[in-house]
Amino acid sequence: MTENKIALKAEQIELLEKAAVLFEKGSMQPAVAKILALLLVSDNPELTFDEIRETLEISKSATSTAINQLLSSNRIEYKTRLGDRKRYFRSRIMSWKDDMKGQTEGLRHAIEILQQIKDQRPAETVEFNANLEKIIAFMDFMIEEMPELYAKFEKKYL
Amino acid sequence: MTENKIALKAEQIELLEKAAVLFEKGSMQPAVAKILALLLVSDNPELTFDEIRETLEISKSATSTAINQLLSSNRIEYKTRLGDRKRYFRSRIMSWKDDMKGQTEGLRHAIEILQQIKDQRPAETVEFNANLEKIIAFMDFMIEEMPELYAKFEKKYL
DNA sequence: TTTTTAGTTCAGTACTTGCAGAACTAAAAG
DNA sequence: CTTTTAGTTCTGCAAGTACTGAACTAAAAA
Repeated sequence: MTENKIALKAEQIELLEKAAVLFEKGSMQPAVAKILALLLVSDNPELTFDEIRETLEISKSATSTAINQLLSSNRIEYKTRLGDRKRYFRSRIMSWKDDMKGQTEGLRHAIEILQQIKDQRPAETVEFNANLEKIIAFMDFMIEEMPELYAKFEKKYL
Repeated sequence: MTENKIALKAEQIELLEKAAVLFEKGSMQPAVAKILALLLVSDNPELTFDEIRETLEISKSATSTAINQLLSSNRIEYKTRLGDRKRYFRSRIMSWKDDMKGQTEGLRHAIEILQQIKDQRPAETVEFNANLEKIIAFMDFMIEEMPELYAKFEKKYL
């Protein structure tokens, strides 16, 4: 029963795998990464549950869990069609800009912890404390500058 | 034999654990993350092999492997003292600025893959292709702007 | 020359993770 | 009201990871 399997050229398969490895480095699990990659490389960017399942040769449960993870992390979305019970999933590529902004959120958390560490350090370790303070300042600076950078891009791109 | 165990206040232990979890998210293994965190929170920023081992209650082998990983990834360094065979390890905190620059390297690789994906896509999926092109442009823009940002920080901080 | 110090390396284990398979559900179609 | 569709959820296994413990090494000390 391979009736829903999507045909992929060798080049597409290679790119799928490369992209999936990249996503895995960003701490996605393999099946999740492959689904996201498939939705990028397939000619049709809107695929159904079974098309994904059969093309990637993964189980229903793995497909279901992975799709729901991707939905709740806002990396994919789906369309429905009247008189058709299937969902058509597609990548929310533009969410990657939000992801990068999300990294800023993570950075903010790191700064907080570093600040707390700095606050409890003995004053005697002068050089160490100064270095710590400097990287905190650096991270702070990056966060401050980001909104301006985003704005500059939007202006340039339109 | 706890003669080398470093005394840590409750607050330091809490911060150690928080920082370690943070490092683990950056895909370090637990023991590695804890060593790096310990070198941040301990009053004395220069600790020996056995001080690390006994304070964190990990085995010699885990300590050895972790320390060597941290050394070869340039996140810690060590000093020696004349007439003393021990090494005194300390965090190379400033290496984190390099780490952030290293992220740029990773971004560059991501762009390359996305570009290849874009190049092989059928022209018909107009909106999808346009979105893909836009995030590639966005990432390109970020990379271009980074050196300027670094320079701006150095100027501001001195 | 033997013992101690400061580690390193290897074999085995325990924990974790990611997935398959099977049983289930809820709505629609026949 | 039975069957099919389009999934979901649970249990259990297989592979991978991170660690321990034990045996080892090389230099210095006794």
